[in-house]
Amino acid sequence: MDNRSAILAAATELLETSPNGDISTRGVGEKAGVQQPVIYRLFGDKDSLLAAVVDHGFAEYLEAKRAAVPTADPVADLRRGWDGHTRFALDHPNVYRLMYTPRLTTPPQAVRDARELLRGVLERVAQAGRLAVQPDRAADIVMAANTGVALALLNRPEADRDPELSVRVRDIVLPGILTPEPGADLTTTPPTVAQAATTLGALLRSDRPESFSPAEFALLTEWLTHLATRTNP
Amino acid sequence: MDNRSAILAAATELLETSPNGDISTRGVGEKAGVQQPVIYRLFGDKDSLLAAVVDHGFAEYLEAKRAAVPTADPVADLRRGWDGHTRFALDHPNVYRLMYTPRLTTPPQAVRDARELLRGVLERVAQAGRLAVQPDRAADIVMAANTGVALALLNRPEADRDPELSVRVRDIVLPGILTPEPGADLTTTPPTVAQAATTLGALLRSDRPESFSPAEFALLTEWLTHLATRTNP
DNA sequence: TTGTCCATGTTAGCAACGATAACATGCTAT
DNA sequence: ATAGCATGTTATCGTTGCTAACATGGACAA
Repeated sequence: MDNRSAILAAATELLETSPNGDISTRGVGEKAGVQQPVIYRLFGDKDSLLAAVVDHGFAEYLEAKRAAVPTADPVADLRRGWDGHTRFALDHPNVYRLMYTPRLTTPPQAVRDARELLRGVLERVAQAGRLAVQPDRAADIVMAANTGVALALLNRPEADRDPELSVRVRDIVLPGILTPEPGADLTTTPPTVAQAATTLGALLRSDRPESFSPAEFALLTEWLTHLATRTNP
Repeated sequence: MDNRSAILAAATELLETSPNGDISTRGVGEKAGVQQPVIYRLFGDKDSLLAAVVDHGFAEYLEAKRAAVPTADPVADLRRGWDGHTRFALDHPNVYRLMYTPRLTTPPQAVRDARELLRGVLERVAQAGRLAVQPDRAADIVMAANTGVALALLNRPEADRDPELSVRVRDIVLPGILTPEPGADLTTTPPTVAQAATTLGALLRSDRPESFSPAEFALLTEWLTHLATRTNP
């Protein structure tokens, strides 16, 4: 294997299993079977090594996302992108913290890539006539809120994390940058199924009835989400 | 001056003027006119010292806020709290990063205080009948979004920060957890779960979606009926 | 073939860091 | 007065990021 690849792999594994989210160049060299100065010859800097690790780890995620995203419903893609962002943060906490914590002097390319991916989705949302804000502004808004949610989840111990915080903020922020669903009442027409389902879903999330078992509630909310996001007649 | 106070002051000043957001115990000792091990005798740990610096710096902010907040309009207080949060982050970037970056093993008391302050405001909002979500959930939502905005601003170089990002996200998130303004329309008060369930049930009966099997549709309507007839809080 | 240059890797070590052991000092309470 | 304890100092340890100096080996021109 290439020396550079070996170092990258060792650094990645050490970083992902590190309790405090930090690694030492000596540890990386030892695990990669390479002397320490080789790292500095290949990467120049510890920060650059970490940036390379971040870019490498995020590149895989990006590749998987880039292939799956284009759907007929760009708003649904937007929601999916939000959920994927949160999931990536929870799956790779140390990498994610490096991305969105300004400890690195030069922000890694991954954050630019992530924002560009989001901007592309928002562009398609705008072309569908569903975006109420300029795509650039919308990208900043969604990015800030999404990273805020992710970091908030990472900062709490894994036990008492609210598993629905992400979707809660998502279902507040995304409608906040979208135009109302097509078919919405222009004057005082009755609400559509989607609107009623959205309203009921929001009410149930904020005031969950105890009469439902978790499985029942999950199925109900799943149906409500389905009804709220379906293409309206 | 007390040695502890001198160390705290020196550490605070060094931290606020530090380019990378880090300080060294030796530097603190030298600036405070104290030998290095004194820090360890008084604070035990570098992390504890940093936590003390954070708590000290945030305590002043909290004191100023606690005296000014109680107004007749809790929603306005909520908006003010958001703006104050963002301003504090921009005024004390390194302290703020220490607060909401999990580098410290034990999260400083300041984050708990900040959340408690927010929760108090939200409690008053709820008492005014303007809160659509449980105060605890609402606190998590607002906190996540606000810290996300603040960290996003801090991560961009000071030049190309969107000065309106904070109010933009604020004006999306806060209405998302509030009930509509009371003066908007007296007849259209916020719908309860029962109302929303009734509406959705009626709409589904008149426009039955094909994506549900008969059994699924029967269960869904049964649940909606249950939600529509339950005694509402 | 031979000699030169450059990329790559090794050894050794520096300066700074967080942290601690061991000792000195001075105040307080019995 | 003296024992006990809080406080402060000196010296040092182990680790860290990083670099200088030297070694090696292959590519390429003469």
